[in-house]
Amino acid sequence: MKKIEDPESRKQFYSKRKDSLVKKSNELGVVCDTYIALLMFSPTGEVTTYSRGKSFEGIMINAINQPDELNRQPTPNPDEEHLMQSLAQSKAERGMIEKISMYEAHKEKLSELQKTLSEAKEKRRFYEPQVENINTVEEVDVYKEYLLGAMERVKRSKANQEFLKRNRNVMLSSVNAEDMAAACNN
Amino acid sequence: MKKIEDPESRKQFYSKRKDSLVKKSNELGVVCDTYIALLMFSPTGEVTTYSRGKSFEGIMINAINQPDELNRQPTPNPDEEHLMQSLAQSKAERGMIEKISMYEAHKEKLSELQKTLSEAKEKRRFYEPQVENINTVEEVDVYKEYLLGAMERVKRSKANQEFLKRNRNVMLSSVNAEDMAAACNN
DNA sequence: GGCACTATTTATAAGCC
DNA sequence: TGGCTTATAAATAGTGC
Repeated sequence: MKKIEDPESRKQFYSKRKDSLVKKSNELGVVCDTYIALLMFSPTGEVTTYSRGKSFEGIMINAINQPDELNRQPTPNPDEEHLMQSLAQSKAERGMIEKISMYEAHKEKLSELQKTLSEAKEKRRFYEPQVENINTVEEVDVYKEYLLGAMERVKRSKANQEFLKRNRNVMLSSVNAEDMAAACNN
Repeated sequence: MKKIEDPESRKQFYSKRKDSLVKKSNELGVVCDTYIALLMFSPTGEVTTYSRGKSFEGIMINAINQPDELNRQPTPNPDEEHLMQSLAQSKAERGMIEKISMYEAHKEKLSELQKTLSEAKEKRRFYEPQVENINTVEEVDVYKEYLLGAMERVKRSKANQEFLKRNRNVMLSSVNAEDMAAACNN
């Protein structure tokens, strides 16, 4: 079993196997009623994703919420450093979007709370239409921004870590707020 | 093809098929020399990840950097709506207390943030489409909840903190190409 | 690129240890 | 759980259309 050198044959092979891999994944997901997420790059760089049980991002988030399991066997990966550089670069490109988005989020959050703070019960219902609202392409964008944001913070914000340690009881959004304020001032 | 109802049989089935799915994925990745990422939950909730070509996160990042492709397939999924509703409900339950506390804690920061808003707005013009995506209160809430979740995980996760020291991101990885190659040779 | 056909290989289920 | 055996089912490679 080794790499097919001829590009055409390789593409042909990929096309067939991709389908059967998705098929197999689907069968496993259905029969066992579990979440499956599959992401493949074709030899020409095209992305194919498959997911079963919930959205691809949703499954990612599920997995991230199980840090113990996932951290059990950290994979030593030679490319990792380079990838982290890519991440940093990607973040740099998106950083302003992210921070401004966070700022907007916080601002709207506060005004919303002012309106609904006395009606917690009604607020619960507020979430229902939201679910359908965001179950779209926009939702995916938002999730992606989150993944990027979370990973980036994990990667580099030692300051935030220390801040969190010192302020365990302080709401997390304060970190965001300061980040945003700092970013906006820069 | 339908769900196996007996839990024991289901687990058995999953174990076997998981291995063959990883095997197939690996074969595709090797023969076509492409990036493959696979994430599965067992019937008991255990996570298995496989990646070929680079780290799981690296492949995610690659995909995220191809937003058009990834968004083109928002996963036609019948269960998705229901699952997203569950997620939103869970978020609402967890988030309400936080929100109220948050509001109290940062009410005073609102004016300060509003000061920076005008500065941010100019920069924001460059990213208008992105900001538009989260311009409703509903979407902002979801965004906020996700951020809270992500930051909490960062705060809690011992493994993540260790990872921080190494300045690496290895949150998701349990099977890698080297392992598979070894396994296939045996 | 897809579809159909067939010979061959592989995966699988079932049983057993 | 994992390994082993075997008949059967499925997937695959090769081919032509």
